[in-house]
Amino acid sequence: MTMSRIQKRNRARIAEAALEVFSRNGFRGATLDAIAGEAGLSKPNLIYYYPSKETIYEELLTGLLSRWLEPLTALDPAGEPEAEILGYVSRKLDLSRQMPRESRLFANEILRGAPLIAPHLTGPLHRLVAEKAAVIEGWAAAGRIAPVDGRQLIMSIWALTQHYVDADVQVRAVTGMADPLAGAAAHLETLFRRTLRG
Amino acid sequence: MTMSRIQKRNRARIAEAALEVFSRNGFRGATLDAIAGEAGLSKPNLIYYYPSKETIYEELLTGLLSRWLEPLTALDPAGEPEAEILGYVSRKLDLSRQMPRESRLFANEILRGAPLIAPHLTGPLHRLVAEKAAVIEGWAAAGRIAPVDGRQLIMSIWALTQHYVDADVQVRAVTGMADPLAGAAAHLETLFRRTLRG
DNA sequence: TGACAAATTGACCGTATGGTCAAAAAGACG
DNA sequence: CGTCTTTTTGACCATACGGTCAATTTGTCA
Repeated sequence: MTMSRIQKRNRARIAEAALEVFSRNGFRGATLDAIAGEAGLSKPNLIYYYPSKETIYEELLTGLLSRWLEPLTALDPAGEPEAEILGYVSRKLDLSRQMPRESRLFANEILRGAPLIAPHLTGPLHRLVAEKAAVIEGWAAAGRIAPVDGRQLIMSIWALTQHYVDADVQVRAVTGMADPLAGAAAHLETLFRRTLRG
Repeated sequence: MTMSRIQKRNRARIAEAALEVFSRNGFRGATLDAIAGEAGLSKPNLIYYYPSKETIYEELLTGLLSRWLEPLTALDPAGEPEAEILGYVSRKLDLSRQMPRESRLFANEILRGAPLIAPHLTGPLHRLVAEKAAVIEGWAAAGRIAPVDGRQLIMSIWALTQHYVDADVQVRAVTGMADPLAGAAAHLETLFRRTLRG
């Protein structure tokens, strides 16, 4: 079941094209023609590699999931609490900044009610968050940071870091800044630092 | 140009149906048939009231805009800074909670790059935010709250309050709570209180 | 009630879209 | 080169969708 040279090349092209098109137009707004065009293939050729539009979308999403959670996974229970959490915020913001298409892709999926990745949310993601939330609350119980609900804190971080990318137009329009992400980093650091110090 | 009894009733039905369908499926995912069905009208009858799908969507969005910004408008320069800002957070969260469809509708529009309300973002919204951000920064300069970027603070409030509604599925799955909004209020209050006290 | 306007609808149209299929072109390999 | 497999494509299909239109029904009001 080893992939041929051509298979490898075309599957990569398709993944890239699908990311582009799906993130820009959402699942329903994306068309096979658009993806095929972006990938430089004909529509039947596209369907030769993936049996359906949904399959392309699904494989794209699930393939990106683990990568998307890396920053949280890296939160180290043995580290210094404030540095760990602020480091997480910073890594998550960088990730969103560097992968805006992926960010939008997930935002879209979740806005739609996560029809495809719901199982993942209640399974692996739930467990990961529970684990890291426990770490954070352990720190809080030990008095190393101010008391805080770990799960809520993690979700705040998601909400804020993604907002700058997903609501890009709004952020830009309201701030009038060309690159609002710059100010964002500083703001989020003070916001969370103060939250952790109580 | 006064509206007949029937006009009034049907336009109201359509607005309600359109809100339901657009917020659940996004602009592209919504169909005239679905809206007509939800409103209890036939498709041609729907089009008798609104010339096109886009018109329905546009009127719906613009009609809701001012209402959506009420909480921020109500932020009082003469009030007590911390109470004003925390009050704003609370009002915004309540608004999202009580009008989840509207929240999703806007989230969707903005995720898509705000093709329709972009002018409003750079116009009235920009001005409103500038005004209120100045108020906040005035308070900060006077030492009544900790130093903070007003615009960034306002955007944080948007990002967080909307997240609980827009990413509802995710929040539910991750927390495992049936009504995550309850915990949200408490969390946001401590988060912003600490931010304002530095 | 009659006459005019407002409201409603079934049938229809053009286009877009997800997907199929048989046949042709390009690669792999002895 | 010749044979077999993989890849590619033009033509095609069924369905969904936004929207039109002529004709009918319903409401208004003198």
